Amino acid sequence: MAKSSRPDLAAMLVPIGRRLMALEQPILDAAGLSMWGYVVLLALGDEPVRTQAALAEMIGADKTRIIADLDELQDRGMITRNPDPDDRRVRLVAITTKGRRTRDRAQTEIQQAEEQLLTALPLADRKAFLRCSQTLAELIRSGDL
Amino acid sequence: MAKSSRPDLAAMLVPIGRRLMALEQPILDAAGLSMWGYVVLLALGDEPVRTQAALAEMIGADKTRIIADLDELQDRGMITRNPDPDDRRVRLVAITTKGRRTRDRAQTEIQQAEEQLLTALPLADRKAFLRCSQTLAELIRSGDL
DNA sequence: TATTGTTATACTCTATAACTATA
DNA sequence: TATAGTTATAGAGTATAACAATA
Repeated sequence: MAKSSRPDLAAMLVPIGRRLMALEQPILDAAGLSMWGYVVLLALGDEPVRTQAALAEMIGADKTRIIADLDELQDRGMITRNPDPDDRRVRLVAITTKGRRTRDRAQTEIQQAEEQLLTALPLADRKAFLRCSQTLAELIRSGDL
Repeated sequence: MAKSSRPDLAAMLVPIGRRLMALEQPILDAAGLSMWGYVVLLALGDEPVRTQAALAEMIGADKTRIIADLDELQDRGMITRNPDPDDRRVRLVAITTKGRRTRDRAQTEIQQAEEQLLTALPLADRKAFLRCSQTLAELIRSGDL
């Protein structure tokens, strides 16, 4: 059995993912956001989400796992969490103007840093790489891969 | 501040990495290898490694973290760990024929499964994606990114 | 009784610090 | 005393199960 001509894909992508997270960390620190808090703000988009469980599922997390982050986001005025009048068990989670501003500013910085890192790749490849990443990520999120 | 035109790179690559690890797991289970055990066998290549600390560093791990895996690999006859006669503090870690066979067989299966997954991408993009992944992973491992 | 959100418990993984044996 | 390997302790992150409020 011959030795492979390339490393395993996971052995390449996992370290790249770790490096990218490390790159995000100081930006999020400066913005006063935890990694999961940032993910929550991204998932909220601009529309309120009905039920925290649904929000958790959107980001591939357990409903119990995001509660501390929701508490912190709320404390910092990044989100609101109001009981739904129609069913007082559920909370309507919505991003605030401050939350949106903080999130978008952080994301701009993060993507600038990412682009900087991607200059290590030839331009044509870079575009293909982003396209492929997006395709695979979407297929995986939808459960098709 | 406008909404970004693409998801963050980390938000795409980390889930892809997770999916690829999940894809490896049953193959490694069948081979009787832990994830780190497999990584160790890959790092060993075909040459013995002098000192476990060096081996750990090759895979970005702490020397204390791989000991349980080395124990298990040795128990299963995948590696040998002999004291260096010239300095009896250090261990010469070498892969056995069985270890090499097990590793290569697992890697073949893993890469087949990966290629299967990559068929979701157009052929030209797929090649660019692998090329980019390899470039970035190498730059990161060497500390240049 | 079922469901949403919450809290509490246990388990895994990792990092740090002590320990041993050689040098 | 310094270094390679090992073991022990503690911390972070996560998953599971139990709980309170509402339906």
